[in-house]
Amino acid sequence: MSLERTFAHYKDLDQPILRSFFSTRADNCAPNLLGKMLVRRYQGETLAGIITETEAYQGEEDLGCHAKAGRTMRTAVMYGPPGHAYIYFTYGMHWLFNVVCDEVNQPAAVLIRAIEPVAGLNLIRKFRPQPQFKRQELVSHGWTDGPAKLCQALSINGEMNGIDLCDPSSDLWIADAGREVHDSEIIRTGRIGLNRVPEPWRSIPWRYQLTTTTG
DNA sequence: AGCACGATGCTCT
DNA sequence: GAGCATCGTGCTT
Repeated sequence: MSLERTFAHYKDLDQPILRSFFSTRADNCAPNLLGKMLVRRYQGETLAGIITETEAYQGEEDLGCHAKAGRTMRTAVMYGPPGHAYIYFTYGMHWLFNVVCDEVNQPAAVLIRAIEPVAGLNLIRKFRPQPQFKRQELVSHGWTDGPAKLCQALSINGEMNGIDLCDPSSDLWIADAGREVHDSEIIRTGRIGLNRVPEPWRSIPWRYQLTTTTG
C-alpha cells in the first residue's frame, strides 16, 4: 500500500496548527505532536510526513536543555513566542529542528526526532545523501527516522531558524492532518544523547515515540 | 543487531 | 579547549 496515494485524503493540510497549541509546556506539547503532519513547501512542491517521535526540552532548570546556560545568541528563539522554529547546528555537520513552546520568556522546545514520509517522496529521497558503499535504504521510513535525517530530507537548515510555523505564508508548518493517536500507542523513555547530563534530567521520560510505525 | 569510531564546526567556559 | 539533542561505516556476535 502506498502512503503517498492516500495523501489527498488528509484534511486541513494547508492550515497550520493554532499558536495556542504550542503555548504550554514542552512535555505537554511533545506527546500531542505525535500523529500530526509536518509539511514543507519547496519550490512549489509539497513534502510531508507524520510525526512519529519527539522530545521535550523545558526551561532553564532542565539541564538537558540548551537554555540551561540562560539567554544567549543561540537560545534567543526559545525565549520568544511559541510556534516558531528553533533550528540549530550540531556535531559539525547536522541541523536539528525544534518547535518553540510555552510562553514568552519561558524557554522550551520540542525536538522533532522522526517522521514517516507521506508526500514528496521523490524529492525527499533526492535530498538524502546517497550512501557510498551501503545499499540505498529501500524503506522510506529510513530516510527520515532521525532528527538530522529529517532535516536533510525536507531541506531544513539554519536559514529557517526563527520562522513562524503558524504563519500561513511560511514554507514550513505543522498541520492537524496526520492520524489520531491514543495514549496506549505512546512509548515514553529518557531522551537520546544526553550522556553527560546529570539526573534526574538525563533519565526523565520526555522522549515520546509511536509504537505503530511502518518499518 | 549491536557497538565503536571518525567526520567536522559551532557554542559556551 | 571541551563538549556536543547525529550519522554512516565497518567490524564483531
